Amino acid sequence: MKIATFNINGVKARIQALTDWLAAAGADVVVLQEIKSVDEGFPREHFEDLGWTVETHGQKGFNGVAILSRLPLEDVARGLPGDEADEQARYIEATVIDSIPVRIAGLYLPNGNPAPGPKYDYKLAWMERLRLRGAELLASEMPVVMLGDFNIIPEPRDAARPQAWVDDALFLPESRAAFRRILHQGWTDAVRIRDPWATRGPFTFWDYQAGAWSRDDGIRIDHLLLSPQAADLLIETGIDKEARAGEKPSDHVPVWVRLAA
DNA sequence: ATGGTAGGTTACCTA
Repeated sequence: MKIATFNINGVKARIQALTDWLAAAGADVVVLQEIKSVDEGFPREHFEDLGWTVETHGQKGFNGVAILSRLPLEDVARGLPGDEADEQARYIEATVIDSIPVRIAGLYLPNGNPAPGPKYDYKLAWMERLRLRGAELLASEMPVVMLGDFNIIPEPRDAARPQAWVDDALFLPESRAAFRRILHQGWTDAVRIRDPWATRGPFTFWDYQAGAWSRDDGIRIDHLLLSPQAADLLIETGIDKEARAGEKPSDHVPVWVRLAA
């Protein structure tokens, strides 16, 4: 089972780029972030006609997440538990039915800038809710993949120019500590273990501004965290970097794992 | 130190 995450930065603006990548990538399950669409506005039929099951959790203008799957989905849940007043659409879960069922948690973690401030407080509170949900998912002892745009640069080597991020909510010590608190529950950072001694990169995001792509001024903020039962099934990990060089690209590229499930 | 780009929305906001 090949499982991918892709922050597409607007599903309607990216419909061709996304369709082309889906045809080439051979993924079974794709979680999307920043669909920037309400559920009724998502081009559901376009993807259903191509053979995908579509589950969305959208909102007007910003944010919004979705799951596209070639395999059956069960027990779809929308929204991160822990705050009934939170109206931002950033989280969706489903169980993918294959030889071994896999629980998928797709997320778009708050950016948090500017920090300090209310947006940063929201980011940290959201991460604490994610930690609590993460503990429940691990307790299920299912294979679980928690994946998406975490808006976290875990370490200096995850940025081409770490010094440019020292005051940014993606890289502040408190943000990175909150990420480690989740990771150290027992998750495996699938991309990092592929090349544990790398001193620079790999990256998953290059800003549109200031020629970041042409200068390879990237950061790694899109992550796939595997529960122990999922890590035991891990075959392969990849970053589809060439997507950043295509027509009308997202500023993020797809990141994926292949599991023996 | 600044400004650079992109998408969605409705005159700015988010990233």
